[in-house]
Amino acid sequence: MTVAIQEAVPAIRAFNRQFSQLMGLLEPRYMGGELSLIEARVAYEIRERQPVLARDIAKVLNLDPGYLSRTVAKLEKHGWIERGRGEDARERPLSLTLNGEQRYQDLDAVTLAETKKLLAPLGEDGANRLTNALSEASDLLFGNNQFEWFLREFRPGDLGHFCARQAILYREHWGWGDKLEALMMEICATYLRHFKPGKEQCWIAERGGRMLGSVFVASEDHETARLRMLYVEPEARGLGVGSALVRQCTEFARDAGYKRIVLWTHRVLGSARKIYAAEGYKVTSTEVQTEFGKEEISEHWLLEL
Amino acid sequence: MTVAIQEAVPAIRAFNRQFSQLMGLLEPRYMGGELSLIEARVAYEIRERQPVLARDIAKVLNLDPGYLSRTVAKLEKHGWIERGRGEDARERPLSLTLNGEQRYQDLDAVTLAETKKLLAPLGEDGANRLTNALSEASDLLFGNNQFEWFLREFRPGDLGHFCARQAILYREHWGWGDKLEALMMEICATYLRHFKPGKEQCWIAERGGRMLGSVFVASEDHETARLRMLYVEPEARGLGVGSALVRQCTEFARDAGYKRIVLWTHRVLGSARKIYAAEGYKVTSTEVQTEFGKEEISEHWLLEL
DNA sequence: AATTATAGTTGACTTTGACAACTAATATCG
DNA sequence: CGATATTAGTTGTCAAAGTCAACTATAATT
Repeated sequence: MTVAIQEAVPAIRAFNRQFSQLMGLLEPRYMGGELSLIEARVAYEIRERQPVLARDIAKVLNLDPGYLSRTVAKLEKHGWIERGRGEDARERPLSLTLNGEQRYQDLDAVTLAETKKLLAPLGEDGANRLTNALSEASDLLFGNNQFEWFLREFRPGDLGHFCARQAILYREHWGWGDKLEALMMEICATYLRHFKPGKEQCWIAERGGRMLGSVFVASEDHETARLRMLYVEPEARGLGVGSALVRQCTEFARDAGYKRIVLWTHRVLGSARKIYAAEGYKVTSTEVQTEFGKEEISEHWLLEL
Repeated sequence: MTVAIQEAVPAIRAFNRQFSQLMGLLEPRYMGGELSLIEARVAYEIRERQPVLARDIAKVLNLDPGYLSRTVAKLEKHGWIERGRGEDARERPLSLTLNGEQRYQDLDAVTLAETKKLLAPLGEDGANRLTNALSEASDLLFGNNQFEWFLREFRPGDLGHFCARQAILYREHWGWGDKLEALMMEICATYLRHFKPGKEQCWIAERGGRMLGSVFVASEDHETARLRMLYVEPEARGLGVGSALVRQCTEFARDAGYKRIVLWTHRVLGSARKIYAAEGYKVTSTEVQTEFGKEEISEHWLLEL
C-alpha cells in the first residue's frame, strides 16, 4: 500500500462527512413536503431514463423492490408519472407525465437556485476551481470521464500554468535544470508582450477544466511561422491531442498567409518527432547543445505551406 | 451570475449523486449490525469532540434532540459512551468509554480497509491527485482545511503557477489586462535567469499542496533588496500569510546584509498596504501609471534595515 | 420573586425501509 | 409439450428511523 493512498483515505472520509452534511442542507424536502427525498430521487431517475422499468430503478438506487413499488404507486397517484405497458406483460415501463415534467422543473428550479446561492461566494475563479476539482475527483473515483477533450485559444493564466507543467515534467523526465524554466518564461513573456492577433495564437487542449496539452505559433518573419512548446500531459498520451495541436498550428499558419512553418525540438522527444513527421514536417538541420545542463541533440524542422 | 457558477452547479449535483451512491456502499452497517449509521455517526462526533454536549451533536448532525437522546441512551447502554456531570447541572457532557474507544477502533478498521480497497486501483499518482482534488473542493465548499499552512522556498514550476494565479486574480478583481501577465512573466524569467543564491529568494505559502501565497526578494543593488509580487489567495486572507511572507523577506534581506528593502505597489491593494505598514515599511513616493489598462496610483515603499 | 430560557427526557406518533410471501407472466429444459 | 424455474412487480407485516410536543430540572434574566 503506497503512502499516497494512506493519505487519501482520511481525505476522502473527511470530505464525505462534510460534503454529505452540506448536501443534506440542500435537499431537505422537495416540493414543500409533497415528496420525500427518495420519491424525488425516483422521479429524477425516471425522468433521466424514461421509459424505464422499476427493476432498473431499484438497481441503480439500491432500493427494495417492494418499497419502490409503493413509492412508484404514490408518484402515480400524485399524477407525476404513468405506468405503461411493455411487450412483456409483466413490465410496467415508467415515464413522467406532462404534469410531472412541469412539477419536476419547478422542484429543480428550487434546488438549482439554492445551489447557486451556495456557490455564489466562490466567484468566477473559485467556481472554476471547484468544477475542476470535482471533475478530477469524479474522474478518479467513478472512472467516468464525462468530458471530451477539445482545443481552445489561450486565456489569462494559461501560459503560467503551461510553464509550470513544462518545468515539472521536463525536470522529472529528462533532468533538465532551472535554465529551461527561465527560457520558457522568457518565451511566454515575449510572446504575450508582442502578441500579434491573427498572425499568432496559442491553443490549449483541455478536458474537464484540466490542461492536457498546449502549443503555440509565433511569427518568425513575414513568411515564416514558428511552432513552439508543444506539450502533452502524460495522462493524455494516445488521445491524438498532440496531432490535433500540431495540425491546428499548421492550418492556422496556412490561413494566416505564412509560406512555411518551422520548429525546434530535441532528438530525445520521440513521440513529438513522430507527430511532426506524420504531419509532413521534415528535419532541416541538427545541432548539439548543452543549454539545459546536459548534452542534447536538437533538430530544426520545417513544413512548406 | 457568472458563467463559471452556471457550470459549477451541474458539476456539483452530478458529483453529489455519484459520490453519495459510492459512499453508501461504504457505510452499509457498522459493527455487524450492532450500530446503525446514525449511532455510528454520533459515536464519531462524540469521539472527535469529547467531552461534548448533546446539544452540540444535535446541531452538527442536524438531529432531533429527542431522537438524539435515545441514540445516546442506547450508546450508553452498550457501554460505548458515558455521560458525565458538568458545572451546569443540566448538562451531561458525553465522552467515549475505554471500551467504546476500542470498539470504535475496530469499527474504523473495517471501513478503513474498505476505503483502501476502493482507492487501491488509483495507484500512487491517482491517489495524490484525488487527495489534492478533494482538499481543493473541501477548501472551496467548506472553507476549512485540515492542513496547516507553512512557508517554503520555491521549487521548479512554482513561478509559472504563481504567474497564472496572479493573472487570473488580478484580472478578476481589478480588471487589469494582458500586459500585467507579460510583465510578471518577464520578472519571473529574469529572476530565475539571474538568481543569486543567498542574496535572493522566493517563498511559497502552501497548505495541503496548494499555493496560498507567495513573495520574492530580488537584489536591486548591493545595499538594496526589492520585495516583489506579494500575493495571497483570497481564500487564505486573514490567516497571517501575507504578514509571514513580508516578515520572511525583511528578515532574509537583513540577514543577507542589505541596508534597506524597497517595494512597489498600488493604492487599491489595501490589505497589502496594511501589512507593509504593520511591518514598518513607509511610503517614499507616489505616481500615476496606466500600464495595466486603466489609471492606477502606485506607491514606492521602503524599510531601513 | 417571577419569568424566560436551556439541556435533556419521555410518550405518542408517522415515515421509512426491509423481508418474505404472493400473483402473473415469461423462459427454460427434459 | 408440460413441468419447473425465473422474472416483474405487488402486498402484508414488522422493525427501525425519525418527528413533534409535552415534560422535568436547572440556570439566566428582569
